[in-house]
Amino acid sequence: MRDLIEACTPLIYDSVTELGINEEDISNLIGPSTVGTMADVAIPCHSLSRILKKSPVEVSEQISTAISPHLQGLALTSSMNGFVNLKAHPEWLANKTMELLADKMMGIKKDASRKIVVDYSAPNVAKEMHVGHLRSTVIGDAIVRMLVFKGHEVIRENHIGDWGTPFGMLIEHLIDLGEESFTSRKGISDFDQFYKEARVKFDQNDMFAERARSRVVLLQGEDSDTLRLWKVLVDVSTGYFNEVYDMLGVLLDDGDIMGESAYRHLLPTVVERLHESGMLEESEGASVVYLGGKWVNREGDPFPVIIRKGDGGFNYSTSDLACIIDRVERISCDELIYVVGTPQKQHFEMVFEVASRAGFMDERHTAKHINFGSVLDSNGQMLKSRAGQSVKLVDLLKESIKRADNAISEKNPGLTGKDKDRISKMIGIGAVKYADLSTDRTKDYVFDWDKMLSFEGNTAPYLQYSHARISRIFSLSPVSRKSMVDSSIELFTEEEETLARCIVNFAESFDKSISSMQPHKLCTHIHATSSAFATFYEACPILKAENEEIMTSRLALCDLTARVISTGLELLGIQSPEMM
RNA sequence: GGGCGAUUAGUGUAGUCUGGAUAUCAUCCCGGCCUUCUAAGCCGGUGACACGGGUUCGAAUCCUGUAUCGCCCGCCA
Repeated sequence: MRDLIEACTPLIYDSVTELGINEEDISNLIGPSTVGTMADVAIPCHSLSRILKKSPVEVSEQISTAISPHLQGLALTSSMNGFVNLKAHPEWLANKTMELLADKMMGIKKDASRKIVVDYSAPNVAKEMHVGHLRSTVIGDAIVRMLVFKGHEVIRENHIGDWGTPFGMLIEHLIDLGEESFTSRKGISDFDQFYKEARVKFDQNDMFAERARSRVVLLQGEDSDTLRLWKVLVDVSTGYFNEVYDMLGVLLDDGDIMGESAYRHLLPTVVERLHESGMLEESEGASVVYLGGKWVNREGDPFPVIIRKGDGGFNYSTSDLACIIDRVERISCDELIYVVGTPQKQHFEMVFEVASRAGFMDERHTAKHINFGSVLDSNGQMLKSRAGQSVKLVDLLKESIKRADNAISEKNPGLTGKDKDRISKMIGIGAVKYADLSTDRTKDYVFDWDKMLSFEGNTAPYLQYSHARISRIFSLSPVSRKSMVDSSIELFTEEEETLARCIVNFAESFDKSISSMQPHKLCTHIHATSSAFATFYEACPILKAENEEIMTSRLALCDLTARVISTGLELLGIQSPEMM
């Protein structure tokens, strides 16, 4: 209701001066009503009572009386308990709603475009993708979609783990197995097995461990044969990642890959620049930066950011610093966003601090760690399969689709064949994504099949079902959906008004969601809209409305509701089926 | 030991930044509603701000203390 506040505020200023109230006194008091059914906008008058030396109830009554005539056709005014309440006038609301019929953006305004790098997903080469990667991928993708919609230039970067000491043992293991055998068995979800085999050999076989260590040296020396073998591992892995991304329906592809290896030539530069800035210190043979302040370790000693290890190798902090240099200087981005779990909060705080102090970025750049909580099992532990392994992401997605398929079979036996497969996929994947996006991302959540695939409650299937119901109405309608663009909307009932309010508030909810990078705010709004639709659907006949005027008005509301749902879900990376 | 965060009906959640009225939504449970556009739906009912102090006309929200829980403090990423 920010539009209503915007429209009313100057009129309120004008009309309260005669009461001896000036702008400063009242401007901070005008805000959204906290008692939903009573009003859209409220002004609590308790603090004004001291200035005017009257009771809050009296003040609210006077203000209400004073502003009422000035808000004709805009809002209905009343007062209660010392609050002035403004409720959107049905005609104003109807007009606002109609404006959206021809607006593809559903009232959302584009921002001045910024160049934003979003770093998300980040699986490891030659390792399985597990649920740990789910949140980063799903949340990151939603944020990317929202930022693009808002008019920004977004550069997706998938910072895959494709470099470092483990590759010595992985490459040697690849040699032992034979490339043919590896690439053909890639079948593909056997990475955990592959990695484990290499690890076991490394730990138990000294000769193998020695080979692995020499191989790391060769890799870092960019020996061509070693690089070729490394590339085999990378290619097979990225091929696998793409399958998962395709299944999940996220935007990431090969062009977005910027693995750790991509920054390897920048690492010495990081050291040099830190050295030049005088921040680098030597400690036990390693090169480190001490930030001081709250950064102390277990023993209370200063706790360093390690830039170069004692053995000359680089640390992940170095790689992240190189990344910042690359993003600021090569890409010249305005904003850096990292969609990475909460456990790495301190790491990013320290890296950002080092980068600012060293001048890798300045006031023009903002770096944000978009953190998120863990996915837990029903015992409150990090989600693992029974064998104690992390659950494979593909297996999880396949199961979700299967469960969705079963649910459809039961609920709509008429739906079969290709349509059914397609819709099972939309529902299964949508359910997993929505469960991840619909609660505050900074909190942990418990993975629960029954809840996420339920067709009741704040779930993707409920929203998708609402969308399918509306699509059904249009498939039976004598009036085409396209013709809705210039329909006239009139709000006859309470239910229509509530629904219209949701539709009009979509843009505001979206803006709050993206400015705080909290997708769940958008989820909450879509759910409220769907729920308002369901109530409207029960109470107001649409195709059987008493006359054509009412029917088209209601159909227009249906069209807008469906667009709120489908646009909203689309921005979250979830599809809206036209039937279920 | 230090740092960070969490705690809201039986369960799960929103609201906390920016203090405002009767704390959101959902689920569970109980009771109603299908000869009418998809009942996968709708309507009604029961039920919660961890505990103590402070600031304020007013605190779930701000400050502070306590308890419980989680995470981080690796020359792993």
